[in-house]
Amino acid sequence: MPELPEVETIVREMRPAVQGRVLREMAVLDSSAFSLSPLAPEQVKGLEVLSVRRRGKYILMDLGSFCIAIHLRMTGQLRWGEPDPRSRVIFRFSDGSQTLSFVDVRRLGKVLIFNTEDMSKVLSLGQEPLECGCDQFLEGLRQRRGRIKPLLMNQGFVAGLGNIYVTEALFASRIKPTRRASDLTQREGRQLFQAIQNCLKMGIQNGGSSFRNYVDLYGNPGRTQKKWRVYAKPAGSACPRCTQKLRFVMMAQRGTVYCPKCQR
DNA sequence: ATCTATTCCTGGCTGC
DNA sequence: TGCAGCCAGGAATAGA
Repeated sequence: MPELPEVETIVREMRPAVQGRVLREMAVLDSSAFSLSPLAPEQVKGLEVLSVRRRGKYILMDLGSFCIAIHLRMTGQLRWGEPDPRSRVIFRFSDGSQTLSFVDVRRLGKVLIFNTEDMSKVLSLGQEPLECGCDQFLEGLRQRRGRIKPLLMNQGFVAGLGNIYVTEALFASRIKPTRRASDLTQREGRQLFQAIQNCLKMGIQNGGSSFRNYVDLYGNPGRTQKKWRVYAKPAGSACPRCTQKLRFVMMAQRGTVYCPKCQR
């Protein structure tokens, strides 16, 4: 399940591979992958990939006045090399180099083309958690009465967090996932902000997390899953901090693990 | 504003 | 060994 660290890993690998190359063709083999795109694939033919960036969980290929955004959702992968027979979208370059393939068994991922000036409207994302200041984050929390976990998963609030890193950050900062955001103390908010940044940086340093099927541009799995402290742990197993039995609840249709003793 | 339910989707797992 | 049924969840959407 690619979240910010997985997407960041892919983006860093994509830069030497595709930056500066000219798109010869973008072949859409599965129209459902492209169903939400404002513009057609013909728009990007012959354009140079000026830069590759990440915004939230989106991979962005900047082409000047146009932009391509790729969202991997649950099982999407980007692969560099020979076109994969399972590819749903294939990017070919004019120098005849290797191709960039979008593969996605569950077909939930999306590719979008839009005018660069429309980006904020098309993506509608909140702050980058590794770039915004702590005070800005605290101010955001203060204004929200909803529960902290769904709020952190809301891409319009902070962009790039998903179930894995939110679960880990709440555990690290000892905050119960059901707490109301506006009820967090200043101190708790700061600890949460620090924990989010630490979890994301650790994820990036370790090449992302491979749980079900995340792999990078070259098919390599990440290593961060070895660092998880509570995510994917079964209910009733021992808390790694206090040995109390971990609890499992559903929140906003997401499995949520926490320690009832040390997360308050 | 905030919440829940539904939809999308299929490999992998469970239980019979 | 086979097969039906369920489950995972990011995000859009609808409705309460």
